[in-house]
Amino acid sequence: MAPFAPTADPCPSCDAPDLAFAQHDHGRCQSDALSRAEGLVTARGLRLTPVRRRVLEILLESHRAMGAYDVLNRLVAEGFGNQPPVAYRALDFLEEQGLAHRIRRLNAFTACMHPGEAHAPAFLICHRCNAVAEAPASALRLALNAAADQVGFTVEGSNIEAVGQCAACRGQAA
Amino acid sequence: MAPFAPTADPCPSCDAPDLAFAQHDHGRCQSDALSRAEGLVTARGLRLTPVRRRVLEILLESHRAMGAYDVLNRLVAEGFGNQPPVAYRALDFLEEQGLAHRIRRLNAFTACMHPGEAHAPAFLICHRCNAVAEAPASALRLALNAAADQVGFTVEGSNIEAVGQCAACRGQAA
DNA sequence: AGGCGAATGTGATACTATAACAAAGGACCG
DNA sequence: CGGTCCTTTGTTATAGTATCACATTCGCCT
Repeated sequence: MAPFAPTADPCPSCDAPDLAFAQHDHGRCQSDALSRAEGLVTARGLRLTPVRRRVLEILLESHRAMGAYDVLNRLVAEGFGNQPPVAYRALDFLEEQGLAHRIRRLNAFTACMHPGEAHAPAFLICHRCNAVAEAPASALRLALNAAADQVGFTVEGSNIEAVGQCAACRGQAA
Repeated sequence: MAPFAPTADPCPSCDAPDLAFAQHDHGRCQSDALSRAEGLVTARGLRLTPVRRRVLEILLESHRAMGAYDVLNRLVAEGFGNQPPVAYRALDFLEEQGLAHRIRRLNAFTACMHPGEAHAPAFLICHRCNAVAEAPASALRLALNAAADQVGFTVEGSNIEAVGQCAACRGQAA
């Protein structure tokens, strides 16, 4: 996995990891992520082509995870190719570049909320509002690596996902 | 999620969490898990029917994860029903009863190596030998719950999976 | 024996993902 | 400018994973 060079831009999600679950200026959230993404991609000598950019925009519309076929339907409606590989390729690219994450529990994808920072977050998935937040996971990674070390296992990649209820939804339920 | 009543039997995997990656008396490993499973299921007033039992046995043959259709093929060969629901129902039952785990990263299932103990382990998946081990994850759970608590999120279920190389395979590679 | 709920068998279908190849677009170099 | 090469996209086809719905059977209880 290629390390991501840190950027100078502030990352709103870092100060508020619960952003996904709370009211916030989503327009800014969205455009921030998009401009950060463009910077990163070009800095790496790659291209944020129309399909790729559009897919990222679609994912950025909400803090939820979308299935590849949901994304594909959107693309079709906008005149892009209408076969699965079109969506999967863009999604795979975004994931490789750390601009999107795959949520295995949902067979779905979500935009990365702080691209450019080396991270492999834990995901918190609210099963009521379907929002997905990235929780800071450095302590988790340490614990995981420690557990793996104990048995001589070398971790190369991992996914940590939790389902439950966010604060807002729990409030409503009560 | 129903809590699992602890049993009096010793659990070899607890003393050796790296069992899956090491040489061991697999016959004992297997029969242990099976008898523990039977005890648990009947204690709960449920039935370990032929299909369910056979599926568990199949999963127990190795410390690897099997796809539902791999399991199904085995069942077909032994005269059970040959449609997906046959396998999925048994697998779902085993998972609900804590006798098997779903490895989301692999879209596959693996037998639980210490059924009866309340646990939601972290999985270590070796991409060379395909073995899957359950790592003790209490520290991990704590870290995950702490991270979730910080944003007011209540964790109801989670999956923690790591891919990498086990000690034996890393030795061979060198 | 009859009734009842759980479990299984079966056909059909939905959903997720990838392989393979053709065609188009861009960058580079002469 | 034209040619070459590599990347990206379009498209057909197919593989792999999972669930629905309904009929039937099984185990248990009375």
